[in-house]
Amino acid sequence: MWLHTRRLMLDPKLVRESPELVRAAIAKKHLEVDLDAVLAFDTQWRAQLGEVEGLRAKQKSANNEMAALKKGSPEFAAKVQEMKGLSAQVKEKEAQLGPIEAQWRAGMLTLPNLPHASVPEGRTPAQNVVHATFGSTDAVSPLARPHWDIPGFDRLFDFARGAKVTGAGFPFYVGDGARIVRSLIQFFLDEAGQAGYQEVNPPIVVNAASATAVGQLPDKEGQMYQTVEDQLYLVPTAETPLTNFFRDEILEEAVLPVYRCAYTPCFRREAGSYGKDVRGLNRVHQFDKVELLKWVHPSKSYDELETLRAHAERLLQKLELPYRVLLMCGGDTGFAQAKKYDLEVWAAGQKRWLEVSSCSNFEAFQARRAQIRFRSKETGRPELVHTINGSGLAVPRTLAALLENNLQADGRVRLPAVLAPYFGRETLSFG
RNA sequence: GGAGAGGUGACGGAGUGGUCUAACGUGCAUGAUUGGAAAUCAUGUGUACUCGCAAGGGUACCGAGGGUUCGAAUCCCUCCCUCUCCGCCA
Repeated sequence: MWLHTRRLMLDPKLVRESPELVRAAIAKKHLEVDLDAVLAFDTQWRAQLGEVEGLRAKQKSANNEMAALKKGSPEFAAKVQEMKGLSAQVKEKEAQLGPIEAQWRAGMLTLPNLPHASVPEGRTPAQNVVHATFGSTDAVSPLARPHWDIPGFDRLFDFARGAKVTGAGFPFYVGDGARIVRSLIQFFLDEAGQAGYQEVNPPIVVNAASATAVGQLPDKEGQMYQTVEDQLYLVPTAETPLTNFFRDEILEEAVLPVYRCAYTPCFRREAGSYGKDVRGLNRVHQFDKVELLKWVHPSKSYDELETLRAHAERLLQKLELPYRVLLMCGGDTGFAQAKKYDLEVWAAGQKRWLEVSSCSNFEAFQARRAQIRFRSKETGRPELVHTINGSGLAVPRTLAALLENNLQADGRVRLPAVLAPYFGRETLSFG
């Protein structure tokens, strides 16, 4: 039901009046979309809609005339007969309108968000632009090794028993393993709080309407775990419940910008993943993450994206981890995003970068689908907000980098000073 | 999970088949009155789509979806949510 309602992602007027902009966006994102078909459906739909509404107007005015007639009179009976024909006509036209509208909407949903002018051209991840790099990746310690090869790793991060109890990719975190996870979560939340993000503890299962509003349904249904009886979805990120907080609401302009953060476990089926990407803590089906989210005035959203990214970066700086900032090229900018930065942390043992945060401006794309608006002071009319979100941060990969970059000769891991108040000790031990 | 009562506009609340373009009240906005304010009076007060250069017009929306009917806020069915009581349970 909800899936068939009027929720679109691009402004129909924009598509109609400036199809060249949409065409350019499709090209920049290197997508294959039949825009002309969508435009044709649009024209057809509006013509049909005009007919239906004209007939209904007739029906309505005739109905008002009937109200003045005597119930049992011959005039009344005649009118009823006359109206039957009109009624049948309306039903017929409406029946035709339905499928046309459905096709138009389905087509509209294939149109991606327009990438921002500052998004670089490019098709593949190799064409992403390294926006900035922090810390050194040169000093390769002879001790450095992938975290799963650190002696004692399995005691703190028990994948085997997790597989027995649940399945692959659901590790037990034991002892210092559990403690460091908890420390990181709390560190992230405290930092976000100080940066002005109000903490929220949301539901971690959501209904279909919420999953649809942020675009996870219908496209990514296979990526989410579902409950059997209740048709609910385990959240793949706190973004899902958090963005839906204001769904179908009109906010006062004065409350913008709203900054919120939330810790949740995140559940991802990660269908189709394989190889060393999925070793150890690199990719698991359940992981912990703190998400940062902003609802902002459209005129401010690009500044707000930069400050959100800065908040996320600050965490890596405080953890003393080398990282880089990628500005995603057109081809690697997601369907729904207008601009996206990835933060990647250096994993010295694997000698590779791991994505720990993705900071995106969705402009009005999500807000349109979720109907999150504010009442403009200027016009008095409701306008769509812009939404921005990013991780701050994902725990397992941050943890992997900590383990690989800070492994000492004694087999322990030195922890950055900022974690001391949380962890209680300066080193993490596998013994 | 069981039984009962409900879901109407920013809010309260009427409306049980046709003039509902939803009474009335509160709130809000503008204007009048006032030295200023309160009170009072007047006017206005949603969302979405669509047609139109515009002025303006049309259609839909009374929790959601479907049905009956010439016509549905009103009748029927299904679902969701809230409240009360009972049961069960961290």
